[in-house]
Amino acid sequence: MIYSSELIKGTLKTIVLKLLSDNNRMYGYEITQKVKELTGDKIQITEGALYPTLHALESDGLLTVETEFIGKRVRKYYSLSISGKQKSQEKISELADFMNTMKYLLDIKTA
Amino acid sequence: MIYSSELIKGTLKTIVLKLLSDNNRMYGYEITQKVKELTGDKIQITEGALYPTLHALESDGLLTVETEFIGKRVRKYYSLSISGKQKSQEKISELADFMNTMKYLLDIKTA
DNA sequence: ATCAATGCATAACATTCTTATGTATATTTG
DNA sequence: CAAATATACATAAGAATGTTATGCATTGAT
Repeated sequence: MIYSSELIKGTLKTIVLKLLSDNNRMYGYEITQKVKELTGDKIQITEGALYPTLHALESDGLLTVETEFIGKRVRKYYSLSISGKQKSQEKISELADFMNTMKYLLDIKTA
Repeated sequence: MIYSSELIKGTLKTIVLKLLSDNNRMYGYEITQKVKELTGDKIQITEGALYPTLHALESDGLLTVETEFIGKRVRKYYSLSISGKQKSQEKISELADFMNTMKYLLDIKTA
């Protein structure tokens, strides 16, 4: 089972920031695989969404990038900048809080 | 504190279906107020998002509507149709599951 | 050799909100 | 009682954020 795609909306940036806050550096493809692995294939990040997101986070100054070559193939490692670490914590707590609120909303009897 | 607006994306339909699955019928404005109340003002549904959503759910056959007049003011009560009840359960479990997955993803050390 | 996986990227399009605006009635408050 | 606030609907322009499709190139597996 894969979640309806609209659910991912709004959470992608935070997912990326969270992974980078736990790992010193990661590259795009690695992020897609890690998310697949951690969620048992329930969440699949598309490359069409991920790469523009990484570029946006970088241009916001939250990520720094190092380009490396593995053989002839390019690989771009992203890391959190200082402000990225800050932002990361904020976004993670906000999302975690939101998840709790939504779970509450979905579980209670609202009558 | 109000959540960043992008977080609501993709959850609105399910929120509406959930409220209607617990309440026989509700009208738009009532839904906005109920969500505010239940979430301690953390989630505020805007009318610009809600009314088109209600119309979409209705045109998908998930909701039925009854128009009533309170004095001279119109009020549109929405209820789940048979297929709406079905869909409602599906969407609610999917979202609850997604929330758990996301919480897990945000809480663990992914290193 | 061929196919799948790795690894990046972008563009057209779709979806789903926000913000702004509009209309009207009912209630509260100074 | 006038004015402000709350109730109650609606839609349109624009922003944000994703999907799908496509492209290119290297590397590993059968």
